[in-house]
Amino acid sequence: MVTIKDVARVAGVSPATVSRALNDSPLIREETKARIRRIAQELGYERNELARGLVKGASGAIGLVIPDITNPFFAEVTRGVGEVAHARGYGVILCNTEEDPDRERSYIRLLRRKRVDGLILTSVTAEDPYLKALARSKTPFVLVSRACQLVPAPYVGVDDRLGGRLAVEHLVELGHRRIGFIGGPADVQSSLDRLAAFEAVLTEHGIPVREEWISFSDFTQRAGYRAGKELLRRKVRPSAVFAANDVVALGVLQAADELGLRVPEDLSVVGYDDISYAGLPRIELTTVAQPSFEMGKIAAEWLLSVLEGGPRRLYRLLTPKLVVRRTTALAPSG
Amino acid sequence: MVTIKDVARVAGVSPATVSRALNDSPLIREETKARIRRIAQELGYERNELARGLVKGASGAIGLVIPDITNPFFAEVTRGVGEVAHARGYGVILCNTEEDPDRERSYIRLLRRKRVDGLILTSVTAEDPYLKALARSKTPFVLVSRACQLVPAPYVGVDDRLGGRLAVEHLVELGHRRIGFIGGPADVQSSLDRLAAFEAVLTEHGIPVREEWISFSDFTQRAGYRAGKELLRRKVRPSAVFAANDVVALGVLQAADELGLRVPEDLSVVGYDDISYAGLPRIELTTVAQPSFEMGKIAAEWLLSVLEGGPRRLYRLLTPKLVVRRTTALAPSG
DNA sequence: ATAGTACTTGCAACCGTTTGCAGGAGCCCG
DNA sequence: CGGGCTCCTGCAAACGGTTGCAAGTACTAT
Repeated sequence: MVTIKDVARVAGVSPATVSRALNDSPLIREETKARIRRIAQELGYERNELARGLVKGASGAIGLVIPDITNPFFAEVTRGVGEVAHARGYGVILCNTEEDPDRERSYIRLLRRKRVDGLILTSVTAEDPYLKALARSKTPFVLVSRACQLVPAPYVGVDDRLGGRLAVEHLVELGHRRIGFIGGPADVQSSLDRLAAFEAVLTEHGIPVREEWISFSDFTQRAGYRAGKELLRRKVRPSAVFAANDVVALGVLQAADELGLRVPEDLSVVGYDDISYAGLPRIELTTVAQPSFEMGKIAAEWLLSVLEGGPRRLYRLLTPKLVVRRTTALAPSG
Repeated sequence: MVTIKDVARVAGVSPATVSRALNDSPLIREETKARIRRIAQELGYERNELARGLVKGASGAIGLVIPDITNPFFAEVTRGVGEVAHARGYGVILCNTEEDPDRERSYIRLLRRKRVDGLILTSVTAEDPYLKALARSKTPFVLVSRACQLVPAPYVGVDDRLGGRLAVEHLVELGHRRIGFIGGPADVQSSLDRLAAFEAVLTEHGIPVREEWISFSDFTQRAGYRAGKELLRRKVRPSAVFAANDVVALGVLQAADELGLRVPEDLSVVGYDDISYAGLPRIELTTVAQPSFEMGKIAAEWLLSVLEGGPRRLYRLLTPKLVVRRTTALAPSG
């Protein structure tokens, strides 16, 4: 591969001059720059970012750690991150933890070895002490979508209390009194926040919270299906379900279908995220929309901003929006 | 950040010894190794892969270039690639081209500057001369899911002729004679192969191919929706549509819905990919399944294999499978 | 003529690892 | 006791860039 020295030799100048010319340093005469650039081009020179990173102490790459690239929500976040990172010349190293804390830890180590300039992550668990270690290190990072109380880290997400409230109030307004909740993992903050909102709204309306209608699972369709099956097979079952996630909600729909329950006539379902498939004609899932692409962009902008010496933003909650479609209806009388 | 020199100083040995110890060289006495490893651990040393990559001439990262991370098909491919890459200690730099050839070119340049050890890519266009240049360079790469005739590059995909055949024969067997085709971009090989199969099957059954029922679009839901609307609004319209992609098929379903056409009674639809949402209860899309996760894994295994001096595999076509669900039915009589 | 200035360029050190080679220590053998 | 061996370990030179500093040239001002 052609190096700066090759270019220097051909151009009859020193490597230092080539480096400066290619970085558009004002120290080099314009015509020299032009000549060097031309030669570099002809030779097919591409700067070695490894070497450059070594001396500059910055690799020009950021790490993105997410639990499930297969979930359209995170796919959108990823797209947002990539959009701004690439626009500014950064590479994005993607790590898919599959919701496994061990993988998450190992990925973070990998990324640190690769000397990424910063990280964007949706941590699998809010409790992981590893995050504290990360916070002590100098590698900047920003948390997305799942907050973490242990660590005072920059966080961009959605107001999950409000989002949960929107969903549950919608159900209550439709006359539902028997409402179930199917959450994600029990140690994920956003899942807990949605549950907290759920309980708060019920209590405000004088509706007792029935523990047996609350369950936790993964943020996957399978898990939603199983939890849904379990919940809807009870002899006394809810007339509405709030799923902590669209993917889970889709699993619940599947369960309802198999049990012969009509949605929304027999069962109302509301999800969370508004993934692109929620709006599909046959699905028409009522859900709480999160600006996922936007969140990815904001996270990346924050990170790059601190990398480039800008101010350090700390906290931002975007506003969720209720999208009413066709999986919710008035509660069946009786 | 702590370097090998810091470890050396504390251990009272030279940096060379530390390097060897950490790389488990047989040249170093076992107890010395153990001591050095312990000290490295205590100091929180993490090897600098930039520096290492510089001297070894290998960055320990591969580039993954795909058109749309938002498409569950590519999300699965990505997951597969990540799975095997990470298991072998490689990082994956993700580049989302959004089906834009310019972006694709610019990403490939970025990746070469970063000195990725190899690339996995689904090229936007089969015609891009840039690929030829890439093939001439020494950077190994493998093509996934979209072949390219210009370049004799390793390719792993699905037998799209067969896949298309499965889909169209299914429709013909159901008695359909008026069948439309909605493809992806007109310059993508897999799209063309599916079309070729479409035409072949029709011809074999003595069914005339009607150009006006063949259209190209993007591989997106919007595009499918538009093309579907356009096709289904004609005064004489097909009784079945083969969409080159599930995402496109979902768009067609939406269009049919809005036009008041019942699926499958008035219109049969078959897609391609079997993305996870195709099996959803309300959707139940008949489609041709591709082993997407598997393809990602194979691509990565090939690439890493050549990186580690293994043999260079060249070509593999996986077998697609028809999955009949509920968007196809017997052709309406008449 | 001399000093001072502005503009260009080159020298050489450095970033953090790896690795070929030289060399010291300890041991055995003749 | 010298020579050869096996084990370890260190020296120093890479890898491919960047950058502080010195130095050269060509002017301008005095």
